[in-house]
Amino acid sequence: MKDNNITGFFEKFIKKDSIFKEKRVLQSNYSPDNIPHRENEINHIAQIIAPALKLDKPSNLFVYGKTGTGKTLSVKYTTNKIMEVAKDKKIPIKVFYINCKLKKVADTEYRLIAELARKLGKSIPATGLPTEEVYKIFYNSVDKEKTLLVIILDEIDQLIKKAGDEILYNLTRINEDLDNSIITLIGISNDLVFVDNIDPRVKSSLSEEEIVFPPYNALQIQSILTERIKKAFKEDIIEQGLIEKCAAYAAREHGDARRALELIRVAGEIAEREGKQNVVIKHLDKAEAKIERDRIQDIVCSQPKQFQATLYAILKLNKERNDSILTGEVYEIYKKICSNVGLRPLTQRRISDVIAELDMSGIITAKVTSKGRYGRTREISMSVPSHIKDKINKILAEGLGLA
DNA sequence: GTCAATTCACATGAAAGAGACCACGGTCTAGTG
DNA sequence: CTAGACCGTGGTCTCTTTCATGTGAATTGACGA
Repeated sequence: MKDNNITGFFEKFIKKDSIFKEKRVLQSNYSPDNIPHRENEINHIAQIIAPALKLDKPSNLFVYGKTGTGKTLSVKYTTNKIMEVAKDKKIPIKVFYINCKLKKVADTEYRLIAELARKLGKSIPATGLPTEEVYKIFYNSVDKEKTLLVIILDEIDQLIKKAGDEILYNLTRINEDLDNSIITLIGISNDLVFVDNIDPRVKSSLSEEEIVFPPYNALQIQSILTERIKKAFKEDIIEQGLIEKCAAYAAREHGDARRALELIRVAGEIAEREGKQNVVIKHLDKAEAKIERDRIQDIVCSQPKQFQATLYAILKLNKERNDSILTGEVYEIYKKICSNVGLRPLTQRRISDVIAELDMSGIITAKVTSKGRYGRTREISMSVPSHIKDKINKILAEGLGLA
């Protein structure tokens, strides 16, 4: 009986008309055939890496811009095109794309080099070898390849922040030792100021050329949305004015096109689940709330126990009082929670860092302020609406075994 | 009233340790011819 | 004789602790008007 119900549901599901034509188009890893409003940047990139086709070393390139401004897309697009030409003319060019933000892939020197070597077909263990050794393996295999290698390092700021700028120095220097191959680096970064903090030597060799991607304005986002929506949804699904609202929302968030696309995709999914045949503003609002909720829930669930305990302490204090919370207070409560749960309490030093990290993930807001005679501390507050707070509270209580 | 010194309550840095993982090479053991 | 099991060594990585140093403004107290 029950089974029949489910089967029936699935069958109906298949028959039911989807409002999507091709949902893939709205997903963040989709790369469209043309990239509107980025012609200048793409041309610029093309000019810079074009010498590769004559096997001259292209200048190292540095690309900046906020998230969702099409940096990665443009770089990938241009390098793909150049690869097509290269393949046609049998020019030995290789392009490696590495996202430095992905944990466990390329967030340390060792892992980055190991990943590069792996892409050259070498098998490198995840750990256990001296970094020096991995360098040698990488270096030898590049030299044997007799190729022009373009390495794209996406979110390079994350790598530098975690592993220092020595890597870049070494990578740029490797070139001088290679006899048969050439390496060119393309760095992509969200962080506009991070270059100021790296070693000047590295800076000058790495950013021989720089391109800045300005944020999209609302009109540009609108046209991007319109184009993708045309491909993704069937006709007459999207309500009048929805695109405008979505674009306005994304423009407010520093012109993040990725966000706008996600918003409209989720709105579509919600509408579909409700069995509606068109997407209206109401769905957009729901989508916005859902994205935020999912994001926070993800963050909270994936935190280690110690972070959860700290967050729980903050939440507890936040519930009791309305004014801002101080580090010392959090630490006291945190210690109590630890003894309740049977967790070994960490030092205040560590908790200070934990709080800073929670701030980074956006779930709390912590600002360092000086209270004059009464010291210097972080003022902490929750940066989420209260109905989500309750939810977090529940998740944490469960996760910590306090429920 | 003004101004520099003081002081608080942490923030922030640096270094180093602990424990988990892992590869490599050498040694031991048991099975095979 | 050889394949496989089993150490010990040396390496990375992450999370912490320990020790040291830094910091911004309310408060204090001396000083001069």
